[in-house]
Amino acid sequence: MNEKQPTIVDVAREAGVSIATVSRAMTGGSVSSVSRRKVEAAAERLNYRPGYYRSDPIKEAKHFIAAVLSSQTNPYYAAMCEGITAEAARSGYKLLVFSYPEGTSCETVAADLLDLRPAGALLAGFPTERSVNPETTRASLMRIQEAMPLVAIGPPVEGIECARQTLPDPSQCVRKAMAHLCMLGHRRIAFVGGDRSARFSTIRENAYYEEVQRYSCRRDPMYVMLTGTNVQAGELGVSILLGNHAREDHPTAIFAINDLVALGAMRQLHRMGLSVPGDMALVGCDNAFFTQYLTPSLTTIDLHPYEHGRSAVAELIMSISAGKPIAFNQSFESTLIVRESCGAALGVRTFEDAP
Amino acid sequence: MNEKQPTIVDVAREAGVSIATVSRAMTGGSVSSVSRRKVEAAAERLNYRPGYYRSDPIKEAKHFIAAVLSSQTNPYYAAMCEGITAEAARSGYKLLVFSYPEGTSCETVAADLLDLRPAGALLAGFPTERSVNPETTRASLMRIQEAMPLVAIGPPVEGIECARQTLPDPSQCVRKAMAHLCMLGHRRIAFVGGDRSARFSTIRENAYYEEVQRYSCRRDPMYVMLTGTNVQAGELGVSILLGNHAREDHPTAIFAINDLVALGAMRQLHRMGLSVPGDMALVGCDNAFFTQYLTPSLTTIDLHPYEHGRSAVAELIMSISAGKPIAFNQSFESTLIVRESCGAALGVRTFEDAP
DNA sequence: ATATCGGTTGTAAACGTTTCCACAGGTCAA
DNA sequence: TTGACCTGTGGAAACGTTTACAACCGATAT
Repeated sequence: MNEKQPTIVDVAREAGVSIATVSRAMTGGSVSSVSRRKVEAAAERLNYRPGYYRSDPIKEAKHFIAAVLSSQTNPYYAAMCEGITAEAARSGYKLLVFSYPEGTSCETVAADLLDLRPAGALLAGFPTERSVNPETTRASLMRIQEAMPLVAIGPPVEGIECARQTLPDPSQCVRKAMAHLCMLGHRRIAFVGGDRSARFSTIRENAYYEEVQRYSCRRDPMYVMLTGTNVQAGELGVSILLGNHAREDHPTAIFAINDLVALGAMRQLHRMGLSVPGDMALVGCDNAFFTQYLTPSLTTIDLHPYEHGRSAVAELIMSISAGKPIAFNQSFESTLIVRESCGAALGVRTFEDAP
Repeated sequence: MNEKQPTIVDVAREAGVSIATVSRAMTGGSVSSVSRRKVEAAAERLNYRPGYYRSDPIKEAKHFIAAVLSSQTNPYYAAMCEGITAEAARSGYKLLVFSYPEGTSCETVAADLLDLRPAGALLAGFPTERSVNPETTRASLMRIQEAMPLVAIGPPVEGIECARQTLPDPSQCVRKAMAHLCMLGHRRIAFVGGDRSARFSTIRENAYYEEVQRYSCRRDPMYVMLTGTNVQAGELGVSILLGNHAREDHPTAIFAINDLVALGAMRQLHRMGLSVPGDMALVGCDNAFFTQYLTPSLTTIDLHPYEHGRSAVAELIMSISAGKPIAFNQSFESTLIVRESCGAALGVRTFEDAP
């Protein structure tokens, strides 16, 4: 965190030109293409960023912290952002949210953070979640960590360790949902939504397999529909799911990887003439605002993103004032919100049902 | 936009101390309390902010623009934020969103913007929408405008003129909704939601009165329910509305000031045993994502916040490169999204119905 | 041949700020 | 009274950077 950053003088020496030429090259002044190439190469070698003369005490005094969220649309991250904002304001820090379009690379994020040099940075879901090239992602994260206190929210990615990584156990929601459904008597439970490029999705998928095992549920590869994460994904997933099975092999319950998928599933079920929860129990995930207003209202899992955002900021600010990463080790329980979409217990359980 | 900002030297002269003392006073070094007071007084008088030594070309080169949104929760602003992000990315600018808790004053925003000195600033809904003290709000806006190109989105506030103020006509949605409902034969139309402290709300309320006049609708002060802007506001509004009138005086249609209010209204109507659109037509506003999934799906007005955000950024960037405010004068049509919640035409229109 | 010109470069001076250093003045104990 | 030791202060140097200025180089025009 305290190593000397290279200055324009270092770059000039490395490139064999004057500092004026380096400055012009960086700011788009008129330089010959050969000089520009030399400067760029040298800057790249030294990992130089202009603007470091904004020295530390200033950024400290300014009390800016930066947050990068993987999505603004997603209600989960929206709620988290509110928590982040609230806690930052409470503790006197100003919050700057870097807003990027989908699919921005981690290198871009790192470059921008190093340009701005806030007092600390918060990475939520991004960019550990999806990465084109793990190696450059790793390097970028390292560069950020060297320059400022960093707290990442989300499941850790193998080989990419952050100083502080805080996460609600991403499989817990699956376990709670499966426990609830099995308690109600379901043993044919489908998993709808998600995709293999998203880390949280595969974690939940794996948790699903474990729970299927634990409760001796029906093991059927066709019960897993990784169709995506939006409303259409739910519609598509259900139509494939039910199209692929004879009526008597239909699952009796669906766990949807998020509430949008659950919504799509509910619509498609309705379209196909199946009732929820009569013919199919349904559990969503995220406790999105609209779930309480659906008919039937949706049983879902609250991951408490607001509190999680708050706590991540608190952790970050403690790290900033301590000058070193602080282990916070707060655990986040997900809570099951029972509503109408699972109905009553399935059938009557007799001794024959027991293993 | 180009006046000299006061420097530490000015403050030192004004306070009658050395620049070193000023610097120490600002960064929390050891200074006597009397010096500190002198420095603070001088800084206040001159409106001094440290950090201006980050000279103009840097902020230009970095291509940071800042956006301040009045709310992150509101789906309207969320969509606008996406548009802003997209356009900023497209044109190579980095977008920083200042995230504040509800009710932050305009002075705070101005101070932060002047600290960061981005290449340009975008104010959406905030802080022209609600202001505690119009005079300080005005002064703060002026300070921002002196320091950087500024584009404000939202209805202008009397006495507070921005260099560039871009807005979708906030009354147009009311006019389109009323025209649609009247075309369907309704003449007893209620206005539910909003509150007098929000500028956009009173503009729409006034537009409602005008349209009531134009179409010779029933004029009834109890048809106007300024109960707020969330789901509960809709529930409350409808229960008062219907509680206050004999059955034959019930309105036949409701315009809700936004989709959340419409959702609440729909629920309350359902609870009271009235069907939509059978017993009551309903129009919302904002075309929030969930409206298409309601049963019945909600007729609403799309204000095109995404495009509006894009265009505001385009305008801002043109102003930045031109070095002066650019009039863009793009108009934003709201569009009526006809769905199920208004049903078919009300009754059969005979010659007697005509005025 | 010389003059002119556009493009590229380095030197050095700015910029607004922090920080090192030395000094002035005060307090306190011997 | 002296010496030691604080505290607050200003001068000046340093920081990393941009930029005005002058010099240089090669090419083209006369």
